[in-house]
Order: sequence, then C-alpha cells, then structure tokens
Amino acid sequence: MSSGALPGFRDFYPDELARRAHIFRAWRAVARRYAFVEYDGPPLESLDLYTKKSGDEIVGQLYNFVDKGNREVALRPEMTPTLARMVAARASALRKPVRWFSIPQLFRYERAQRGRLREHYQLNVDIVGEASEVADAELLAVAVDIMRELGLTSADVRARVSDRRLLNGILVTLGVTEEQVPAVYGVVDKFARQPRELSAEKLAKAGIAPALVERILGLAAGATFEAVRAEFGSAPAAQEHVERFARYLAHLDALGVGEWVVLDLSIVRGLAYYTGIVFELFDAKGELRAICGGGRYDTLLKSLGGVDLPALGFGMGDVVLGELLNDRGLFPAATEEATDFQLVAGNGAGQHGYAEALGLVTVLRRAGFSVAHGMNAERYMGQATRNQVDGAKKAGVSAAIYFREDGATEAMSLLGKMSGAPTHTMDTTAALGGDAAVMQGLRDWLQQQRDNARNQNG
RNA sequence: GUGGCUGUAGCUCAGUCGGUUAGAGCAUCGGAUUGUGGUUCCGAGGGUCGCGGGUUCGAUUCCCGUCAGCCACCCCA
Repeated sequence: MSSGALPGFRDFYPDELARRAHIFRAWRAVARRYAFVEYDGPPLESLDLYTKKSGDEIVGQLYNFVDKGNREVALRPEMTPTLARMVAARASALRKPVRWFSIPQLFRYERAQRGRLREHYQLNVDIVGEASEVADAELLAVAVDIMRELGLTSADVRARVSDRRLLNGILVTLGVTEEQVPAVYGVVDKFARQPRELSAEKLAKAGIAPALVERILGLAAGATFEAVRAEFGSAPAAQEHVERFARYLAHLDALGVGEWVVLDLSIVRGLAYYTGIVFELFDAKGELRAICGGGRYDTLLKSLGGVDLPALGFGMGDVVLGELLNDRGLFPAATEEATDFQLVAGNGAGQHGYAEALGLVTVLRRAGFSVAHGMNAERYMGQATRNQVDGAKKAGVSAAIYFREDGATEAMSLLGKMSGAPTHTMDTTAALGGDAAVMQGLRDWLQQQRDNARNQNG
C-alpha cells in the first residue's frame, strides 16, 4: 500500500525475521545432519553466466544492468550456474562426491504474485560426482527430512517423483518417435494445469495416433509404479530404467521416507536441463505452488563449466514453505528468542536506587543472560510496579527481576498465568556479586519455567 | 507481457445516495493512593481516504489515467 520496499521485495520486521530464521535453522540443521557443508557465492554475476545456459530470452526475467566498468551483470536468479562455476574451477582438487548446500537470496524480474516474489531465499542442496541412484534417494531424503524437522507430516506434503529416462523408455515402447518426444514432454508437464481435451489436441497435432493419445494421458493422470513395472518391466527400451527406479524406491524406503513418495510421470520440470530422476514436493491439499523441486542434471556441468561430472540437486524456497507453515500453524510463538529478564522496581527499589539496579542488570548480562530495563530513572522509581511488570509481560520477556522490601532479590516468571506466578529468591549481596552458584540457580530456574510453559502449550 | 478484482489509521474494517472538523475495534504511548501485577477505567498520538487529472459551487465518494496489491494466464524458482 504505502511506500515501503520495492514491489516484490520484503521487509523483515522482527516477527518476520524470526520466521525466516526458523526456516533457515531447519534447513541448516538437516543439511548438516546429512553431512552437507555450506558454501556461498556472490549475489552479482556476469550476465553471460546465465545466457550461456538458458539463451538470451532469459534476460527479460533478470535483474541485469551495466556496471560502472561497462560489464553486463545480473543479480543471480538461481544458484546452479554459480555452483557449476565454483566446482569447475577446482574440480580436480575437490574430493568427490561434493556435498554442498547454500542459502542464497535469488532475484528475478517478474510480476509478483502469491508464492512468487522478485526476491526469495532458496536452500540449494547439491551432490556432484556421483552417478548412482543412491545419491538421488539421499537428496530427496534431505528434502523430506526438512519437512519433518518443521513439523510437517506425510499427510501434509507429498513427494512426487519421476525419471526422464523411464518416461522416455515408456514412450519409445509405446511407439512415440524421437521427434514427437519433446511435444509429449510439453503436454505431460502441463497435464495437471490444462484441460484434458487441450492436451489430447496437442498430442494429435504432434502426429500421435488417437489410441496412443489416450494411453499417454492415462499414464500422466497417475499410473502407479507397480502398474508401470507390470506393463513395461520387460520391454527392451524401458527395462533398465524400470529396474533403476525400483532400486531408487527401495533406497528411499531404507532411508525412511518411503511413505512420502508417489510416482508421478507428469513431473518433467521445465523441459530444460534435467536428465534423470526428478522430483517435486507439494502440499497434499494442492493449494500452493511447489515447495521444492530438483533432480539429476548430469550434462549441465559440462555445458556450463566444461567439467564432465554427474550432478543432482534441489532448490527449496522460503516463500511457499513459509505460507504452508503459516497455514498449518507450525511457526513457534516467538519465545525462543525471548529476552530473559526485565528489571522492574519492587518494594525494595527505594533502598537500592537506580544505579544499584543497573549494577544488577550488568551482573546478569556478564553471566550470559539477556536483560532489558526501563531507560528512564524517574519512571523506574515512580511508576507503579504493576505497570512495569505489565510492560515486561507485553514485551514478551520471560521473567521480571526486582529488589524486595525484605532485602532479597527475586525473579518472577511472566510465562504463565500471573496469579500465583512462580518466583525465585536470591540473596541480594550474592546476586550483586555475581556469585556463580546463584547465577547457575537462576539459570536452572529460568529453564524450568520455560520447560513448564512449553509443556502447557504443547 | 495479458486479463479480472481491490486500494480509508501500524492491523482488521465501517462510513460518505457528492456537503463543513472521516469513525470503531485491536495495537502503540501516557495516566489512574510507592506498587502481587496480563483485568478494568481515563486520556493521547497517528489518516494529503494510494497518486494524478476531469466533472462540479464543492470529490474520500462519480469518471478517466496511473501506481501498488491479490487472482488467473505466460513463464519458471
């Protein structure tokens, strides 16, 4: 509405940054669990890095310009060319297989709409130098485990998998000619997004016999792997690919993600550079765009970087994923980053004064706690405690801390109901002295309060 | 790039059949016996009614344009 960020770009206010951080945390945790290591490259690249792969028509979708050194440059729209460039430059020195991940911010000059902005963050996970389908299974397992890490289940998200070689073998067995294959791919790719009659029409136009048109559309509509295996398992053009795919599915089972996966021959992924097994993650209700997409691109590094290595990878953006987590209520309340304590004036405030109160704040900070305090001395001394506690509670602070009239120092939990809130009493002299045992006791108590609060909510 | 819908406070929305100083709830800020407190009460700030032009004595309201957002297409991440 009002003038804020540029169209398609986002401001991340603290609440929104917390959500982004939640997603990033899950991405990094799972990627590391699968022994991938993080890398990054520059957000600005030479324009021809992208035109080399995709042709000049891609320029219309790029943020590109001429820099002050007269270089044609573009903000990166995807990470794979950068990865290819980096791997190619050190190809002989890198231990294979390379298992790398990155969380780049990517840019595209396109009209923004739901789930699709001009800028987003995308987890990229890639394996370079391994041709086995075990690598394909490993890769999909990473993506699925990220869903688990974020609290999603196989009832929320489906992994749809296919294999270009398998699809090709099936088509050849059915009698589709080499020249007709691209047209068939185009139709299959769009199968779910256009009327069946239109798909049939396009196939007929490509010279495919009416009976075959029905067979192809039937396969695209949802053939199970068992049906495919039964029909094409011993066909010469398809046998090898059926067997490989069966091994792939077995590996997925062994890696514990089998129940998330369904065969979907209509997953083609854009026609471009994929050469083998491809997959996409979708929300099970089918309301959103793809959460994640990837697959094997064995020839890309050669065409892009001049190094002939098999490779595969996927990209998972933060936008659609964030929408899904939001819809399912899976973003945690912002308590994880909550401030530990806020100083308020208790009955003993008059005996100690503001300077000594700030001394307490400083001791707590040195002990590693995050501590806030009112920055107005008169207010601290003059404002009713209930108002100060109120303010701390509203600010999301975990506990209030104050001097009591009897000389003790007390912390009071702000996490649950206010009536009968748990408190923790300390000797003021020891607390002000930063006594290690007192600080540890306070730390344990605070952790206890957070655990209790979490159990009540969950 | 094409088409449809929508723009009033930080958020969710009222309202004006064209008429003087545009409203509510929530949120924010201040206050309500120097103090066991998320309640309640009082008060304050905050809007060129997206922007520009046209019609009119007068436009936030009607018309046109434009920008932005949403949705679909195109394309892809």
